[in-house]
Amino acid sequence: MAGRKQFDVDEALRRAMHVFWRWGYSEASIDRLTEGTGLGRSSLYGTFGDKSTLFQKSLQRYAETYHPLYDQALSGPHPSPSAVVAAYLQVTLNRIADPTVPDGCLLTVSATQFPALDAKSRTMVRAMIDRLRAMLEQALLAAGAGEQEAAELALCALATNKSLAVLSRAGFSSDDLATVAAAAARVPGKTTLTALSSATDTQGPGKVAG
Amino acid sequence: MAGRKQFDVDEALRRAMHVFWRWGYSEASIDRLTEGTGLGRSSLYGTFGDKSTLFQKSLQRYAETYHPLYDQALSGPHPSPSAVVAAYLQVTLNRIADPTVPDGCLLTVSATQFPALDAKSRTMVRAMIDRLRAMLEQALLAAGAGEQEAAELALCALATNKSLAVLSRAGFSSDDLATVAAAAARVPGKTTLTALSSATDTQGPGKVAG
DNA sequence: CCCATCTTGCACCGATCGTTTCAAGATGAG
DNA sequence: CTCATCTTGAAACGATCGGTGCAAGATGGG
Repeated sequence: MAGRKQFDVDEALRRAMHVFWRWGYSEASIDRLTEGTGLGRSSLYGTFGDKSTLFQKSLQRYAETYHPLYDQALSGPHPSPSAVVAAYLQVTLNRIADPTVPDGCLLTVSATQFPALDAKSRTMVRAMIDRLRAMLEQALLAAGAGEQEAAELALCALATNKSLAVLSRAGFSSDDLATVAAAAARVPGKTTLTALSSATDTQGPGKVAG
Repeated sequence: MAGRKQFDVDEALRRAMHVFWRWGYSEASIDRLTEGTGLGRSSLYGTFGDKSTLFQKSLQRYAETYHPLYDQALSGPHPSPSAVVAAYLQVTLNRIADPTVPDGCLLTVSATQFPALDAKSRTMVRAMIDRLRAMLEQALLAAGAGEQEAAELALCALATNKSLAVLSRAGFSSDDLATVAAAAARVPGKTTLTALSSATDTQGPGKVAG
């Protein structure tokens, strides 16, 4: 039996995160979590606390796993705001294309289940979404977008991210998802004529940060 | 007590639909459904069958309620494909702004919970989404879009619809939602130079079919 | 070794899940 | 009226829910 832990805590948390990701908070029963992690109930509760706490740690783990990928994609010098959006959405497409993780996006699934979440979990989900929005806005400003344009494009890129997650959950093809992402990266922004000059079209959609 | 039904079947179904809409299938317990409809358990089961059947009837009721609104918004002669997208998304914004219905969209909430649904319910949800997509594509063709452009814009408008539902569930402001919708209606489509000539920009975003 | 400490499997808790049963009461046709 | 039919509230079903208690076994410091 035991004395010292018989499992890898980090790997167990990763698997628990996948269970919440696939099933959503409500349908992620303790039985499914024990089966998905390979842990017994005692080990689960002893290591991570109750279900709500485990969910919050899964959210945190999700952020630690994927926010750096977004950060990296957004950090590089980008020739245009559109390139920032394209790089951001490419990270999303790559994650969705990863066969080792569930469909969609843990944040999106959790957001649609807001009424089922406790206050702290809701706050965390919303804060993580807002943080992505802020990261996007800053990267867009760095790419030369105006203040208003950056705010709007950040919001729209975030929205497209959410739509990709929903369509993925509904079983839409990766071709359809790529089409949506490419179109979103083609939006010129409110400053209709200034940013549309050259940089936007020299780079085809997709093939960015892959 | 009884002998003949003590309630309005249509109104009860409408309220049950709202319970599924707000809570999602998993969290829409029988107790919440009885409380939301005002019916007793016996009346619920006797009138609508089990939970899964009631959910499917709620989906059907949702389609009967909102698809005509989309149909009407899409039917009128539109000056451009962008106008079609704008009209479509305006219906979505209006529904989200309606304080008498839950946040988001029953189809979107259900789509994110696909793993929790039985096969028939999944098929229904997917079919309803596909039908909206087809309606959009046809309206876009009627508005003068090319085949490829119509397919792409229909998909993107559908995606924007889903994103509005998610952001609404997450508590984003109606201003933010309107911004997303307006930007989506501004997408020129793949035929970069042909459709961009005059009709698209003569009409400001928003203020369509409201 | 001895023993406090930790981990684990298993059984079990009360609560809630979806569903069924049933008796009581209301109805309408004969 | 009589009586078959229907509706309703309430109780109860087995299953599963999230969570806990506990004894058995493993560990490492003294």
